[in-house]
Amino acid sequence: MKPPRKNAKLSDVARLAKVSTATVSRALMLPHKVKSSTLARVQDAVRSLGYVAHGAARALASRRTHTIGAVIPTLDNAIFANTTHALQKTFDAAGYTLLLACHEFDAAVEVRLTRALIERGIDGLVLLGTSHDPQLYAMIGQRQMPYVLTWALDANGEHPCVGFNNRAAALQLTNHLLDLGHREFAMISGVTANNERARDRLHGVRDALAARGIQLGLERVIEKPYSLASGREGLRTLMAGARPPTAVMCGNDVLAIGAIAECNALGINVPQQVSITGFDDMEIASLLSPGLTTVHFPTTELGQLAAAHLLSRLAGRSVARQHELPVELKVRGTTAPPARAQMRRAQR
Amino acid sequence: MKPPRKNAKLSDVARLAKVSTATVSRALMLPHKVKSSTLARVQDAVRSLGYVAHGAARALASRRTHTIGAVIPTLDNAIFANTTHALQKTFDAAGYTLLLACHEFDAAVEVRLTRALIERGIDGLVLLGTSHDPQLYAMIGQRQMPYVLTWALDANGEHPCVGFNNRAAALQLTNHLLDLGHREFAMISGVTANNERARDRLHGVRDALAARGIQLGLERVIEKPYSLASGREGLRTLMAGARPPTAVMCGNDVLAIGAIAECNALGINVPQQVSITGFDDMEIASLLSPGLTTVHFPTTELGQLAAAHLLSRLAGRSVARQHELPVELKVRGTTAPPARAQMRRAQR
DNA sequence: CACTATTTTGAGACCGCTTCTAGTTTCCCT
DNA sequence: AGGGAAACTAGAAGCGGTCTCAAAATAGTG
Repeated sequence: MKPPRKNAKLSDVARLAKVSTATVSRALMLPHKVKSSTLARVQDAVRSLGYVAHGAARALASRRTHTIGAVIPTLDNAIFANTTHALQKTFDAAGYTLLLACHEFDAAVEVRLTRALIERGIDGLVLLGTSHDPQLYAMIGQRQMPYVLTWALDANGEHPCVGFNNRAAALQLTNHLLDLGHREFAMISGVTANNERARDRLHGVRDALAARGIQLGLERVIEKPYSLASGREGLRTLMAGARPPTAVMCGNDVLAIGAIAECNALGINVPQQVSITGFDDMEIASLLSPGLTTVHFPTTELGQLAAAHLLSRLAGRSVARQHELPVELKVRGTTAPPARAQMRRAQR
Repeated sequence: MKPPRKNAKLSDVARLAKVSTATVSRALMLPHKVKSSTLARVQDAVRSLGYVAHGAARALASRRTHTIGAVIPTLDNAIFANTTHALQKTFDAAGYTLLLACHEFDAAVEVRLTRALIERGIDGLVLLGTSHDPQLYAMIGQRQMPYVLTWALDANGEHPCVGFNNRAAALQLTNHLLDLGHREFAMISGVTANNERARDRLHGVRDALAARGIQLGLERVIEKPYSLASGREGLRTLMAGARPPTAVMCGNDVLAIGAIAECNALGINVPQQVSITGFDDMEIASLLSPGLTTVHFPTTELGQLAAAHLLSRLAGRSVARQHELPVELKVRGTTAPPARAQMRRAQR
């Protein structure tokens, strides 16, 4: 009960249990390979000394850390929280600890953090998105670090990934608005630099419109970081123009909620005067009134699958290189046919 | 350029730079203690081999991991995300990596994760709240692991902590409602088991009411996990009673937003028919219309201060045992004087 | 019971880096 | 040029485990 002066180590346990260090190690790692009476003696010793293995020493000797690193943009967005939580849970169940690092959408920081994780010793790496610094790819390539990209799908099929087709999601959403009769579009996009998710969504919208002969002019696209405040500002700017859009598509739900809040503040009726859409389908999206029309991404499954993918590779099993998860359009109250006055104007 | 068969190690760098391993180590750790020409040779070698230090070996030899562990309940709640982000940022600036683990409000899991972190090798530990399993305290006590509790303040002053006075916050909020004329209260509380924040908030409300001679009956308190869905259910249950309350206080903003959504769904006007309050002041609280009356907690400062506290202790500096951060009542649109009909009923 | 097959255990060589000790240079004065 | 201080560097001993390999103990068999 009295705390020993120094933390107990393996050799202390061995001495107390009157066995060799090799046996203690075995008792801890492969209990079934040790005679049960010996096992019991070792376990008693462990308990009475309050022994906790020294991870660094273990990692050094076994060249395995049972640790997975995940580098994500931010914790702010509840959407990533879902995925991260699923990752953590799945890895934990398999005896792996998840190490998390956030780079806040800064590519240089991302490289630094990834390096720190590798240095720290990880058995595998989960990255978010496909756009990464070449240095980063070089680093993991050289060390043959098992990794998996998430959320997006690599166009060239070079990298293993589990993700969504963001472009297709944008297409669906845009077609929904087109079918409602909208012709005057605008978009509040997330920052597209180093972010193919934001880029794919923007391009998806643009392509869907182009397919119906509508140009999405530059003055109709605002690029801002994902935040409620950005959504508000973006909407204000867009609606202040000479020919305000009848549909404002936002790069994610956070931007959309900000935009809706600004509409309320400005006395603009949603969806009567303007339709608003998001991406992600955060839990709150369905609770707003009117509910937010958006696209649902199965983020929890994403986390589970990404973790399972990496675990398979670590176990030496082979796995499908690419895994696409389905997205689902969620039509709710923030989209409606455009008001007639604007329809007429649009038809001129 | 060609990737070497095996990861380069310190001795490879030493050989290439024609110096001893000791010198390379020194060049990496204390660059100013090495002649600049030697330093340059070493750096060239490091670069050309793509050398990355082996963290486990380094940790084993130096008995320092430069890693801090943080055990938090969940990532779901954006409020913790703020704090966590601030922690990460502050530690990162000081050269420490933050390891995160979430226990989802499960005390047993919390012990396991903490153990895993210690085993992994951490130099310090950040815990959330003051209620923890005695085993956990024993574990960190025995290893003399530097730690700091956050969000709440330890009543006995035994543990170092940086946090808020949740009870005082609840008092302020309740008095605000009392001053508006409310007499019929109800509360949708978070789960109070192992969570002194939830408990302090509930007790604060109860005490403030008791001070004005009002009892908060058991049928007027609903305890549920923090989630939008819980907020909705809670509100529905409360309003279905024979004598519905005129003020519903929620354990946090998430519950409150759920409650408001349910009011909308039920056609109950907020704040005319019922006043709603939250805790935390999430960013979205001020964007709702009406805006949510709540209490603001400076969560980013909390993270910075908690990190600074631990860093000071690690540097051997002494620090104040307890640090209380101020909270601030935010009166917005979801609270108003009770409707007259209900006033009369309450006065009977 | 002798002898082989099978467990179970112990000795000790690493794992890759830090750091202490002691030796070697270099530099600067007088 | 000689002498001593200052600046560097090399060698080697751990840090606390894992794991191979061979010896010891136990079980099985005719």
